Amino acid sequence: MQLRLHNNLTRRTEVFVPTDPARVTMYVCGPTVYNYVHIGNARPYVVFGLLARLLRRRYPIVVYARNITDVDDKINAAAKAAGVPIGEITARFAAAYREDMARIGADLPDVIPHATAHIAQIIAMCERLIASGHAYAAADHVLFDVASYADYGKLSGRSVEDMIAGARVEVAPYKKNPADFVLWKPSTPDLPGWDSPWGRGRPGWHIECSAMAEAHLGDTIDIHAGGNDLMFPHHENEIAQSTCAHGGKVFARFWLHNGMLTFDGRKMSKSLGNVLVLHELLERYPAEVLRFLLLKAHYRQPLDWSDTTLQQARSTLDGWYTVLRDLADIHVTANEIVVPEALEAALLDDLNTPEAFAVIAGFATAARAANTPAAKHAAKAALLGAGSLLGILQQDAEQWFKQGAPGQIVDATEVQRLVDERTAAKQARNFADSDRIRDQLLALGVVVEDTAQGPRWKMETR
RNA sequence: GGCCUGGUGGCAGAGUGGUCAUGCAGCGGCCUGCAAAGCCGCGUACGCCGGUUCGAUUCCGACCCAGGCCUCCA
Repeated sequence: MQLRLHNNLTRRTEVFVPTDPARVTMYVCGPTVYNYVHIGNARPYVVFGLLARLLRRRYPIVVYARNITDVDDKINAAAKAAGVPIGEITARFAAAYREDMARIGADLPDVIPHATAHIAQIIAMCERLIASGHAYAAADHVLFDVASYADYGKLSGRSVEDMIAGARVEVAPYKKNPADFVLWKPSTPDLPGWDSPWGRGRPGWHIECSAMAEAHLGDTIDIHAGGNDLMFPHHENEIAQSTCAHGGKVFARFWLHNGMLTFDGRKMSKSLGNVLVLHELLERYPAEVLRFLLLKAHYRQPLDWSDTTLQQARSTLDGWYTVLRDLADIHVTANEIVVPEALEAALLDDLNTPEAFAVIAGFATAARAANTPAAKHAAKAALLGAGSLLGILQQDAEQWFKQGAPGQIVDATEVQRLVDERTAAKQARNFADSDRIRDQLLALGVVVEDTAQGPRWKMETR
């Protein structure tokens, strides 16, 4: 089976073949740590983390880098607003980010470069670009000379003329060309800054990623990914900087972009103010539901977030966990859990997660139909194996159903006492009492089910 | 205005030139003391208009609509 990926450089789905099968490299643009990330921000890290998982299954060494941007004007503004040092803001939100990513199951990168730890490399790259005629210093700034790179705009499919024509920002007077962008800019004494050949200053956003990718992955990387809102100008600028700094060598061979997460039909973004902060969502919903919902749509499509889709995601997972709970007495050992081929095949096809979930649904159906120990065992192993690759269905099924809706706190001992009481009433054919107790439980959000193995309960989630 | 995506059944969401996505919800039945869970069954989906074709939701063109980017943004 081959891995096929949609490469936005060619706008086609291509078979992925790494430059060096012994060392596959991937770079994903990470967050600027000035605030909590929202659920939309998490999408690329979940999706491309899954890609890293797939790659690691196929290649002995995969170097996945995901940066932390810890020098940025928004950070400066946030620190000023909070009246705390910049380092405190970046440390706090970098930690929150790590925690959120861990909880939603976004795979850990192999390298987490911080921009502030790569200032020397950034300065060196600026110097090389100036020396090769691709950048120039002007008014304490260093700017990239867009006219020096003929392929500028190729990724996003726009021409320099279009950009100038459509420019909505005021053009700084020291720019040779309105499309030229900043590599280095001066800092006032109250702002973070580093000494450089152009005076004390700080890097522009785009050059950070180029320098970090170069430092950890080399001149040419196999896969570069990020949100499609970064395609222009950020990724375009990275390509220009890195290609020109490396004597024309290809910067990234595959460019992958995830679609935006929308909320009320509009892109979820901090500037629009329609954000759902992941840190808060994680307090209200199982992380697995959030993760599942992020993977429910194909990564390149827009994904609309709503209470309805959230509830549907929960119901779907409930259904699969019900199957697993019904198979609780079937014991599957760790090494019997293997990723089914059909599941992997779906993901190898440009990360077709909806197809992967259809495969899982098929396993669930097979599991419900299984009526021999061997069939049940195989079905459970398939479900757990499929879930292991996608990062779902790994919890204890019984525990899954004991998690309540937001704010619900139940005393399991008390619930069990009521359930037993109901069972006794039922056995005495005292249905008035048993129904009354059932309603009482329902009021607590508890649903009782009578099974061949006796009664069991779960938290109602809708 | 320019550059991109995309419009699939009540909702979510894959995919395909000619049998089936899948999930959630709904309806009917079985089971149940009644339910729940489970099982069986049901619903003439592919924006609009042309074209190509024996045949198009799938290919081509125009149109309409939505979203993204062009400014920080995953």
